[in-house]
Amino acid sequence: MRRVRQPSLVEQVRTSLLEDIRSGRLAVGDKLPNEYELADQFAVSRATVRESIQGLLEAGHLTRQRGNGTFVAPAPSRHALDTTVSYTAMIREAGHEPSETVLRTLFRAPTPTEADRLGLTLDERVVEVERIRFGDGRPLIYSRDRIPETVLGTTDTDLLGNSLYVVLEWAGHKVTRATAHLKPITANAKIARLLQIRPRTPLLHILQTDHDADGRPVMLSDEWHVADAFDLIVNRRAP
Amino acid sequence: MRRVRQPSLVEQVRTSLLEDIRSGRLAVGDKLPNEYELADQFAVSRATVRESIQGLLEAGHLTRQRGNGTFVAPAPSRHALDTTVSYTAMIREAGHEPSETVLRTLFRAPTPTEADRLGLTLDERVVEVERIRFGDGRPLIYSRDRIPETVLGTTDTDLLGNSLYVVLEWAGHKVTRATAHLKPITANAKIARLLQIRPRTPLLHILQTDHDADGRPVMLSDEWHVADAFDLIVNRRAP
DNA sequence: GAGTGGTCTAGACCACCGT
DNA sequence: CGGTGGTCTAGACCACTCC
Repeated sequence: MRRVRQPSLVEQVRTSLLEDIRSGRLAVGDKLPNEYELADQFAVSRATVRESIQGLLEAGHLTRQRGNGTFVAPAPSRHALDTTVSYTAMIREAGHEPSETVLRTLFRAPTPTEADRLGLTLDERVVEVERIRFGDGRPLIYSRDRIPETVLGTTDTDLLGNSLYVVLEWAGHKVTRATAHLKPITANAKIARLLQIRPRTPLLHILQTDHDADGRPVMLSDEWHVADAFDLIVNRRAP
Repeated sequence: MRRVRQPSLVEQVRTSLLEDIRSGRLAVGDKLPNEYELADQFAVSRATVRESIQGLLEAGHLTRQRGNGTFVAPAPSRHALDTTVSYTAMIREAGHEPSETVLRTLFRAPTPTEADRLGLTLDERVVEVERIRFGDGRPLIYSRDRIPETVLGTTDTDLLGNSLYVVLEWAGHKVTRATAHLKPITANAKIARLLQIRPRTPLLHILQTDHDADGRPVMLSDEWHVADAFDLIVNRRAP
């Protein structure tokens, strides 16, 4: 006797609560109805309500106090390093118009380091894409991304004009997890020229490995970020 | 007919699975028994097994493929910026012996910026703690932490020799969430002297706000990190 | 089609919080 | 104490993936 529906009940309840928060019907600090009441209101089981709330807790929208209630928390930072993989979204969020230029794409054998990090043998090949991302026309990020040819499943370099995350998803290797190593450096002559900044300007270097749902490493990225363009934010949570 | 027990069934199952992974009884890529079998083996309901697995998925230890199975994933980085709040643990993980020195503690009125970020009025007071953290005796992090006096609930500065997170937990404001703003900079004369490095050395500046379980901001930290001492890692996950 | 994880229910009892 | 979230069960059916 169930109707056809796209989003799950859990998702519907979550969306509804989130709308109440965003719209201000539920203000920061407000106490939510208890779980039994919410279950009644949404005409679902308490387990469904709990799962909906679980997601909002993880995202930081709500807080629970055992024996007391569930409360609306101050909104956490969206577009943070830990939860977003798209720099385009981050640049836009910072109020700039994102754009990008592909400097170069080439197929080549991996270096030993790359082979190790990507789990390849030295006779396999990788695609390397060199790009610069801009905000309002100003260079913000210079990056070199490497994807194993076997992961990509094509040698059509035209594809690479798209977001590499979209390309990887097409190829059946949607990125779900990444590990980034952060290091502050100063610009050398080459990077300074590419990013149109003075040499010795502080930059953030990010070396990142992206993994698909199977845990397989599918992309390796070196990125150089201009410091003052937008905030890099990390949401941290206690273990 | 339930026995007395400390950890929940969910926790017991999770720990057991984690041990199998860490010990190698379950190797990377191995497929786990399906959820019904696991429920049988542990003599719990499938819902309990699913909740156990959920935690291991979030931590990155396992992967699920709908219609296929649950698999052991390569271990994620522990002691990363997003999941750890303790620099002491990070320094030790990097193979160095952590230590620290408190340079100064003082009570004072907050600046307007601090009052805003900490949700205070200008006539309340904050404790400021200035510290240097070392690895193997080498200065690695210089930090200035500010905690509202009302949060601390004491003016006993002797306490502040302990980890501030422990102090905050004692005070009933255990830190569960934090937002960090990362920015690469170069050392000015003062910071260079404190960290015993050359001026203009690249540093990572972190401006962080810590929140307790209620979402209340309980500490504000400015930190200057020496770049080459240990890797700052961020685990990123798709939204 | 067989096997897997994904969703959902209805109900029970426990453990903690504030009054 | 009453109210809240925390844990757990047993069972049902759905949706996807692989062979």
